[in-house]
Amino acid sequence: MAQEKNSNNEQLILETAERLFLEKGFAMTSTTQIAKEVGCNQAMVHYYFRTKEKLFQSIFEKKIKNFLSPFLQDFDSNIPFEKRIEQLIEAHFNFLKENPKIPFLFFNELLTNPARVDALKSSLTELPQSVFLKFRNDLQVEIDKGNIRPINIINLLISIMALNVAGFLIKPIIQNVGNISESDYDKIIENRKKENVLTILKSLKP
Amino acid sequence: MAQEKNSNNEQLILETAERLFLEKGFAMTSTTQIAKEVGCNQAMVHYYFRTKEKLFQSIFEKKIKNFLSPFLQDFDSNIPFEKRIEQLIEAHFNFLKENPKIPFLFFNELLTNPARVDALKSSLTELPQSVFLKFRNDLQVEIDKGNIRPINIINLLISIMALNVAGFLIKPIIQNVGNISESDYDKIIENRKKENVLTILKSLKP
Amino acid sequence: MAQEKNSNNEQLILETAERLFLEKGFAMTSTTQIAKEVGCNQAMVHYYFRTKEKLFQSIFEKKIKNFLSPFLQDFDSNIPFEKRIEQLIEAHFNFLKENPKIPFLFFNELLTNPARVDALKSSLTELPQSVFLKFRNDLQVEIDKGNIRPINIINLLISIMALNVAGFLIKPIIQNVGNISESDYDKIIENRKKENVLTILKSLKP
Amino acid sequence: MAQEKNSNNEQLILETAERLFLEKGFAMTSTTQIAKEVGCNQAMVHYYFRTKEKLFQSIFEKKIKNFLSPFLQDFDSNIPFEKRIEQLIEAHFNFLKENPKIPFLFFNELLTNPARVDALKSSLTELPQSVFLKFRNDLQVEIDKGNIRPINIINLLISIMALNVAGFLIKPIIQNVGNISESDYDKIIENRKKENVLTILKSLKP
DNA sequence: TATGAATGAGTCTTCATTCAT
DNA sequence: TATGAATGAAGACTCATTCAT
Repeated sequence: MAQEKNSNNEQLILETAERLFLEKGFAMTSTTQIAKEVGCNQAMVHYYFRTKEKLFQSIFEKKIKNFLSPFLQDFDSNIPFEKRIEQLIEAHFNFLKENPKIPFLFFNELLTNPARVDALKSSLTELPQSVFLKFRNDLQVEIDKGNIRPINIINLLISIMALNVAGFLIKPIIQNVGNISESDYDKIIENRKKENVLTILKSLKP
Repeated sequence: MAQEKNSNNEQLILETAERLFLEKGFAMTSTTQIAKEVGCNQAMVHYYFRTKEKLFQSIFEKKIKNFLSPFLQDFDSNIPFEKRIEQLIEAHFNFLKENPKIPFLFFNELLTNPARVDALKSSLTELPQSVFLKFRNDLQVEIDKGNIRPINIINLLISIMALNVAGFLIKPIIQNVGNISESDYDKIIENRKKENVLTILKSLKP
Repeated sequence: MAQEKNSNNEQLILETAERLFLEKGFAMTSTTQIAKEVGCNQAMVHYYFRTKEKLFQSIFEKKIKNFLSPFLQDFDSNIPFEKRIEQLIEAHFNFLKENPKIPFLFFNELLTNPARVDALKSSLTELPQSVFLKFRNDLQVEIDKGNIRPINIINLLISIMALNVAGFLIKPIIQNVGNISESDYDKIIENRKKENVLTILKSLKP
Repeated sequence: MAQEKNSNNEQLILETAERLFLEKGFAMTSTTQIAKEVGCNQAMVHYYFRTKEKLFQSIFEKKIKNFLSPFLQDFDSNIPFEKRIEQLIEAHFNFLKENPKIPFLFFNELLTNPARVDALKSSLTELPQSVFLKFRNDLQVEIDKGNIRPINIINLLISIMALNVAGFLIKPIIQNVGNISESDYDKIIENRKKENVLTILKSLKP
């Protein structure tokens, strides 16, 4: 009724769509529903974004960039390498804590629409390489010094992501099966963060 | 017209559905398409399984059981604990190599239909506890002996799953971005298996 | 399971179909459901009756004959005419008490499939005319004697049927709206029978 | 192609649906057919009314109200009671003449979907009670004065409805069996109206 | 006599999209 | 900028019926 003749419908649609896509994925979210929750006409959604696909893409790409951002923060070179690894793991973990649904969305979309990988690819290739190269170089130095066992940097990054993401992906299962409250799960998650740091650091020992 | 001698349409539907559900998920697979690929009438699918949901469930539950089976194999008690961990990781990894889409399906369905967690829960609670309890006990013995650092068994199992699953979940990305051939990725995967064993074993050191 | 290898499936199908048709009408009753309630294969229903339509017809025609039977009983000529009217009304009413759903079925089918009237017509024309003619004759005699006001026999018969049927047709409404128990409605119905006799007899007075 | 200028599709759908539901009942009318007769897309029907059920309900409830309206007209208190009964019967009868299919629809739906009674109930309870109470009171006065035999008002109303409705319910049978033309049946119907007035008035005599 | 398998036609419903206004 | 109306395509599902065995 009292329809906020709001200044910015486009933004509202974007936010609502983002929320719904994260909640239920692309296929299970209808433009009808987006419109209903926004409180606008169904045609409005298409007016701003032409197609559902385009709407999704704009959100998806933003989310990819978000997800990758923790890996792009340059570190103070004075900090010991181990400490930097720790900071990296924690930054990534903290991001996931704020955006726990993102990994779901990624894997969901990668399964249902393989073409989505292209979006990911272009995001990756657009990244500034410098940080990555520097990190790779610093890692190699540590390996050469014998402080860290020989390890492929990609494998390392994947392992970090995997260990971090797991705690959030598995949340609905653990929570339901173990009948665990939200606040209790928060503690489990915090513990898991430390555990992941420990696991990675130990695994890097020569 | 050219009425394919049936032999076993039910089985054929089940297999085709399994393949399609794994390829594209529940929502993106239509009974029409299942029927088309089987080469039968769409009504046939409903004849055997009543609803798409029931058809999916029967497949989903089987897949859950498959996925959990590597964790249920009892080990020879004479084998050193570290070796047993190694065998566990490898068994799980090998299973994933044969069924690389399963993790996708799980996370996909967990996102789009939270009620699926119930299926998982009931599968989990139906499991024989003995193997798990024995494993937990043996782990505790090792910790007490000081051979292994204190670690929560659930955290350990999640980490194993996470590291193993990651290599397969991330495959489409790596392969596409790095423009890597199937056989080259096989090598990467094999290497990753060793890497995961190493990572876990090192991380358990006191 | 312990499927009564019963001697007479045909009869069982017929009875089940009759019950279901009376409960829910032709369109709302599926052969699938009939088969399920009988406990036999769906094809069985068609084996005996070829089509759902034929199955229904055989039941429908029987029901028409049942419904008309109270009007075909010859009366002792010594009984005073008024008493005979009373007996007729009561016989018809008692039949309805045993078969309260029949009027529903008739009107239902007459609406949804006008071709059904043909079945009714053939049933009517097959009736022995003698009883009807005798009754009409006796009525005329009474009119001529001045005992009864001039009235068309068809109109009279329709009125009798209408008043009798009404109590049963309206049952679900009255019962629901007035929140009346089954046994209380029985009393209402019994009272209505007397009321109908009274109404008709009074209405015939010159 | 030849896109009929819409003007008012919603209204057209409503009218067409009303006609078809009255002709063939709920179950036998498909939204496809409604659309076809309207000359619009099938989705259009759902656009305005969401579901077939909702479309039907809106029509059904209107029809119930129509059907009850003759009983809600207040009468001039100066008119003798007998005359008022006569007017009531005739008003009801005339309504049925304009809407002869309505009773069919009611009994059809009451049979095939018992939940419909609820719609009726709510319509009945929403009625203004004053007219009914006044009528009941006036009836009692006449009974007390000895002008009318003791009779339950509900029974009286049911009898009026029954006698009136009967002429229309039985029309297809009489017309077909007796091979009677439309105009001839009109005469029969007119005669029946008088007959019903006579029947009721006589039956009320003390 | 009995039935499992099979199917074409049809059901209601939802959806993304377009277009005139 | 905004929207009500319209639609083609597709969705899951049900049903009466047939046929080989």
